[in-house]
Amino acid sequence: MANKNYTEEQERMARFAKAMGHPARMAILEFLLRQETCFFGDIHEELPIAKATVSQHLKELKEAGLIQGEIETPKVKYCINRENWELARKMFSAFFGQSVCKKESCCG
Amino acid sequence: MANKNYTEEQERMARFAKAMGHPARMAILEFLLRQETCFFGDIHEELPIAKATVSQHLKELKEAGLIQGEIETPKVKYCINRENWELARKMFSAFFGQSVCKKESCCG
DNA sequence: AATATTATTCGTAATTTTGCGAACAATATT
DNA sequence: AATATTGTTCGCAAAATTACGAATAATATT
Repeated sequence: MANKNYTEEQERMARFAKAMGHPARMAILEFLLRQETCFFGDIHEELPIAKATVSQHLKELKEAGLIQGEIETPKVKYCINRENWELARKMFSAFFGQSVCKKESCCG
Repeated sequence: MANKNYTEEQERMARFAKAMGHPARMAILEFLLRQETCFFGDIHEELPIAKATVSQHLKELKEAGLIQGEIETPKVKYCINRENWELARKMFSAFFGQSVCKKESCCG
């Protein structure tokens, strides 16, 4: 058991990944990427869950930095947070860009 | 509230993302990618948590399909599951490859 | 002023996650 | 046979997640 902590990178990427770690939130992100509309009501309509729950998932995505919301009375409009989206894109891209080592000492 | 369920894709990707949604598990994956060694003990040595907890995280990564383990008595060797790794790579790549819509109706 | 629309917050319940130490299993070594 | 080494599993506790309906807030409309 090392004394060592996790790196900033690991913490950050885990934060993004965790936010993506629920099908409802993946569905929301995909919806916002397609971006036909982005009002709360439209998002809710797409999902098989109660509006209170949708609101909760939106909050988590927002807190993770992947989306943002703004009020357009009486509606609320949600969108991808472009800056953090780009950051996440880069991190995941770099992560999966690593080639898996092929030493014979590895399984398979 | 739609009657509609989540897609297979959404479920699958959320499963991968969830597995990556903890810094300890990100650290494990990075360690296995670097692949200096891949015995349980070496992994445990890198992390600031008890071995029981490491074992638990490894189990989750295994159940999500991202890694695999095999016994090399008296040690246990863990590795990236190449097949699913490739699948995950493709899914995340496709997901982040989508360009974010730029309609003026979107925020920002 | 009363009502309707839209979405968030509150209160609650059930489940899952995270983490640990202790106990256990399985094989090697003495 | 006793001991050491290596990891997993068990039992438990604390915290976080997921989900819902009801209550609330904030503005528009009648």
